Amino acid sequence: MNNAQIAGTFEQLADLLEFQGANPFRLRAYRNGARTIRDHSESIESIVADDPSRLTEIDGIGKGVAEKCVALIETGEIAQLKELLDEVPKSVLALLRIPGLGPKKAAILFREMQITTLEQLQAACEAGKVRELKGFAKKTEELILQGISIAAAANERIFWALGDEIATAMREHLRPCKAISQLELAGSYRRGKETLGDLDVLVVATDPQTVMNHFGEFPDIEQTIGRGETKMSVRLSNGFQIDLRVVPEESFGAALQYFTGSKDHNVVVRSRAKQRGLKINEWGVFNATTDEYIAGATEKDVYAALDMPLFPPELREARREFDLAAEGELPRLIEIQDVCGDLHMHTTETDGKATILEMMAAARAQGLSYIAITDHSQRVTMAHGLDADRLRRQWEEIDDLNQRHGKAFTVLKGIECDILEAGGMDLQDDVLSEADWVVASIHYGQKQPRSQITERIVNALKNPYVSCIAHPTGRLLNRREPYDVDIEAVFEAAKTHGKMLELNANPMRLDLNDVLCAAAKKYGIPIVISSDAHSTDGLAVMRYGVLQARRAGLTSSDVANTRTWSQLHKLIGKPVDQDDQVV
DNA sequence: GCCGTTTTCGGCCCGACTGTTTTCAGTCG
Repeated sequence: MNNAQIAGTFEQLADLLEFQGANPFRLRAYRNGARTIRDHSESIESIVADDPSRLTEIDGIGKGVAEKCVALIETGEIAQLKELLDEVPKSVLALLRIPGLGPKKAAILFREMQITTLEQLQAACEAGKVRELKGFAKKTEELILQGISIAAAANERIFWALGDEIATAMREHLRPCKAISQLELAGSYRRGKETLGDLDVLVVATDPQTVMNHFGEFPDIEQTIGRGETKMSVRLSNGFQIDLRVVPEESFGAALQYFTGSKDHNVVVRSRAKQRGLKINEWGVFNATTDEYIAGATEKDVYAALDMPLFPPELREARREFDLAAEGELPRLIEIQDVCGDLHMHTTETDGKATILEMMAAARAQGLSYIAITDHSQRVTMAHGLDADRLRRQWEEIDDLNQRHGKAFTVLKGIECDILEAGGMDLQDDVLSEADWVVASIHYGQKQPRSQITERIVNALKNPYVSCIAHPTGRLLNRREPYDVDIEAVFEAAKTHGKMLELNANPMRLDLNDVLCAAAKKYGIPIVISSDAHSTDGLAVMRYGVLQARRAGLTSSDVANTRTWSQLHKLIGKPVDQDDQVV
């Protein structure tokens, strides 16, 4: 059972308990535990197998959650959860996904009317029965009916890249509004989370109503969810929600800090404030007893008032940022300008849309100094993958190109070589040995059992000519789960054989993810951020990869392709010392 | 249920907005 599945079980436990009106702090403990487990790089199952007492050493996991982890792994279930499911059918959890319907109201519907499914709820609303319940009325009934279609539309979180398009359009839309003096997009968008559930727009203005009127004219708004003195929420036709907050200048930093989150990060920040006799909210930092305003105009001021550094938004997840700050080791995160090469891309020779020359020109225009052409190998028949002959002919073309263009820019002879279903590489070693750069990847047999997939990847890492594993877990956001792979075994093998791991920058992949990149960094494994571009435009996705790398706390020295090719080349095949930082 | 540079018991972040109410509970972020 992997960490995500264990975390999911605890989340379900918390949801059901919330439905029953359990102590909210107990719920938070379970939810914190779930998040901690999901973010933990070492597998909980292997910790339990090794020494269960190590579980409570993890911050946020106490005796209760640890015992339930052990029971879950050893017996496949948690007794308490089983009992709960006997009392409350799992389907009621769907009711909680309706906007505006929380655990209290859902519990009343279940208790008073035995409603357990969305269909039953819809029928009851349409029959006008729900409005008869205490605490409900006509408006609530209408809201529920509206909400059911939203919940049923299964509006999943959108890719950061799409959120960025909406954010940019919103910025443009608000630009002519004279009442606005400052504007920032906060929330998970600012933290660079791989998917977004909504967008938070924060502005400074003296006349909030004018701003709200202008905001309300953004195209594609289907519904205004709410509008008050300082806050307005709308829903777009695709179901995506945008929240607007208007604050005065002296509160901008406090509001930005607050609405950037994450929620868990803010819980810690506020408890720190409390310990210092301060109170912090979206309006500023105040003396808790006198209410005297202390700070709030900038985020830096807000954190400084709490003796904390300005955390990069990408790190604000209540993971390790507070410990790192306390030790004065908050990393200086990688930036897009640090990247000087791109080591994974395709051309018209297989499934790409541009020639080598076109890719080269586009990469140069982006300020890169080298690229690797890594078309697919023969096994990927759909993409017309390369056999040894075609590959060698492509490499001759690259040699010619490099000779003609001198030393200012280098095109590397590469290949994305498939790791075959039965194990082994798709091209012979004598071919691979002639390459400058070999990325190995899995495209077939993704559903194989854990041991088999792991063995395939580990063996690829042992191959002396392989440089890097591409998209190491195979996940596609919102579409495909990662392969069942023992990632720690992959890390061990990469470390031992001096190989690198890719952070595929495609916004649908972002693989390795932030948590695994951070874990790879601990092992000292260099990360390669690659576009996996199939067109000249595709090269631009690099920035999404950099954003994910920042969330992992990576610095430019943790990322291999911030080096020149000649520096990077020397790193390949050099085993990493456990305590050795990559330089 | 978790946790401790005040604490092993007693706390646990805080405010905006809505709807159903006559002063506030529920929901959300």
